[in-house]
Amino acid sequence: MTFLTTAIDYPNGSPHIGHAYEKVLTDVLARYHRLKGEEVYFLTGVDQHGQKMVQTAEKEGVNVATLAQKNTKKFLKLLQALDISNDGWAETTHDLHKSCVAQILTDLHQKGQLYKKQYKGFYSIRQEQFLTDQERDQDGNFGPEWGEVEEREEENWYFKLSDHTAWLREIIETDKFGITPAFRKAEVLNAIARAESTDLCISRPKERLSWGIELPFDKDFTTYVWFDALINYISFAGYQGSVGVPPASDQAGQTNNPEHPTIPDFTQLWPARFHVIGKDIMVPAHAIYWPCMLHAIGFSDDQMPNLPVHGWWNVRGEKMSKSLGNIIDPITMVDTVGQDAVRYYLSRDIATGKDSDFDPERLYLLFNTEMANGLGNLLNRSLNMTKGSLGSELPAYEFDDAECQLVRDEHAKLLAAYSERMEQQDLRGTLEALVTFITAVNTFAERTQPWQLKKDEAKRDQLVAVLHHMCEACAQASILLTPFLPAAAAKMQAQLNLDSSNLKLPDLQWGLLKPGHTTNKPKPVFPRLEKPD
RNA sequence: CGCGGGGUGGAGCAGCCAGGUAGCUCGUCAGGCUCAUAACCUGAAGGUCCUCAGUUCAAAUCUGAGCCCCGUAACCA
Repeated sequence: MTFLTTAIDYPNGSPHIGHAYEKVLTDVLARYHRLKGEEVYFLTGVDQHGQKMVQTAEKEGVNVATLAQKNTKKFLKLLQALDISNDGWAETTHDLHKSCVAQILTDLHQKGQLYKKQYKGFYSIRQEQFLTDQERDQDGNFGPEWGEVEEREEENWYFKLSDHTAWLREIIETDKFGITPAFRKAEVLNAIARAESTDLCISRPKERLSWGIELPFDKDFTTYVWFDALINYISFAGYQGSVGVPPASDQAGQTNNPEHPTIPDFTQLWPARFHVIGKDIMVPAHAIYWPCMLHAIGFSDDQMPNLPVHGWWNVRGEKMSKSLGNIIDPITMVDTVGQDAVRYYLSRDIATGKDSDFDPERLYLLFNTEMANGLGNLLNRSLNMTKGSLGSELPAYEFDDAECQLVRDEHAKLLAAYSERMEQQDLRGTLEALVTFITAVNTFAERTQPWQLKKDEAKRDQLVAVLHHMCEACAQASILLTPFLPAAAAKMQAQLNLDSSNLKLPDLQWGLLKPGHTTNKPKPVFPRLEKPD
C-alpha cells in the first residue's frame, strides 16, 4: 500500500494558502498513485497540543480544548473546499494517538533512550527551549529571534538524539532516507553537523504546560509537542496495533474514504512513501528528530520514509504574514474562483521545492488560457462538431494519415512525460506536458479542418477519423487530469460519455472511445474566469 | 557573521545535481481560420544565461573569486 502524509497543521489560527498548497500537492500525488492502480492511504490532520495553543487560547479568552476544536473545524472545511481525498485524519488529542505516544515513550524509557537531567541555562520563553552556546551570535548574545531569555534551572527528560546522528548522516548520504530537492539534503547534512552533540529535551514540567500528553513514567511532565506530533505518522497508521476508529475527517462524522473506516494494518502501510512537508519544519523536526526517533524505536534502515520538501508561496515577493496583512485565505479564494482554478494554480505555478509568488493575475491567466481556452474549448468544439456532423455518434472508420498519426505520437509522448514528471513530483512539468498535447490537438483541428470535411460527403470517413481523434484526445486528457482536477475531469467524462472507473494508468492506451460510441451534450467545463473590477 | 535561496529575451519562471542545438506561460508584431468558451492555429522580432578567471573538444550547467537581491523574529506550509 502506498502511504502518503502531509504535515499535520497547527490549528491555532485559520488555514492560509500555504496549508492549501500542501494539501493539494499531496492530494495530487495520492490521486496519481491511485490512478497508477496502487492502493493508497493518505493521512493528514492537525497537531493540537503545545504551548502556543495555550497562549492563543489565553489571548482569545477561551478554553484551549475549545480553541482546538473550533480551529480544527476550519481545517476540515479546507479539505472539503479543495476536495482533498484523504483516507485518514489525525488529531493529536485523540485517545488512540495519546496511548500510542505513551507506549512509545514507555518503550524508549525501558530501552534506556531517555534520561532525566538537571539543567541550568538560558531559556527562551518564546521558543520554549533552552539555548546553547551555538545559539549565541558572534558577540556572545542571544539574538532578538529568541525573545525574552532568562536563566533557569530545571529538571527534564531527554532523548538520546546524539546516539543516532552518525547513523542519520549515513542514511541521508546513501539516500535510504530520501530528502528532495537535492539542495535540501545538503542543508540537512549541514544542520546535523551543528546539532550532533546535543540531546533533545522531550518534556516540559507540568506546572508550566499541562496541555499535552503526560509522560507515562513521570507524571510531573508533559511531552514536548514535536515528540508528540511526529508520532501521528505511525499512531494513525496503526502502529503497535493502535487499530480502531480514527477521528472523523468530515463534519458528518465520517472518514472521507468509506473504504477505510478504521485504521489499516500498519505492516502494509509502513514505511510512508512520502511525508510531504514545508521547508520550515524540515530542520530539525522532520529531518533530524523524526528519523532518529524511528531508529530509536527500532525501525530498520529500509523502513525510513521519504521527505519531499516544498517551498513557500510569497506575496509580491514578501513572505506571507499576518502582520503584513497579506494572508490569502484559500476558502475565500475557492468561493471566488472555484476549486478547479485554485487547484490548478497551486499545481501549475510553482516548481516543487522552490518558492513562488502567489499572483491572482496569473491564476486567472493560466486557468483561462490553458484550461478554459485550451482544454475546455477543445472539448467543446470536438463535441459540438461530433454532434452537428455525426449526430453525436462516432462510427467505425478506415481513414488514417500522417496528421492522425501525429496526434497519436503526441499522445504517446504525453504518456511518457506524464509518468516521468509525476514520479519526480513535478506537477508543473506534468501540466506543461498536458498543455503541449492539447495545443497539438488544436493544431490538428486547424490543419484537418473538420468543418470543411463535413461539406463533402466523400470525405465522411476522414471526418469521422478526425473527430474521433479529437474526442479521444479529450478522453485521454481527462484521465490524466484526474489527479489535478478531479471534479472537472469527471464533468469532461460525463460529456464524453466515458466510464473511467476501472481505468488505470498502466493500461491506458489510445482507443478509449470504441466504434459506435456516442457522446453527450457539450457544456463548458471551465467557464472563463471574469476578473473582478 | 554563519546557514540557505536567487540573479536566464519586455514580465514571471523552468533548465543547473548526472556539461553537448537556451525551454515554458504571458506580452509584442504580422498573418490564417471560423467548428468552438470573442475561443483556435501559423510565422516573426527579442537573450553578453550577473561579472571575471579556470577546467574541458564543449560551460546557463562543473571549479574559484567578486558584485547584487531575498530568507534566516513572531503569526507560519
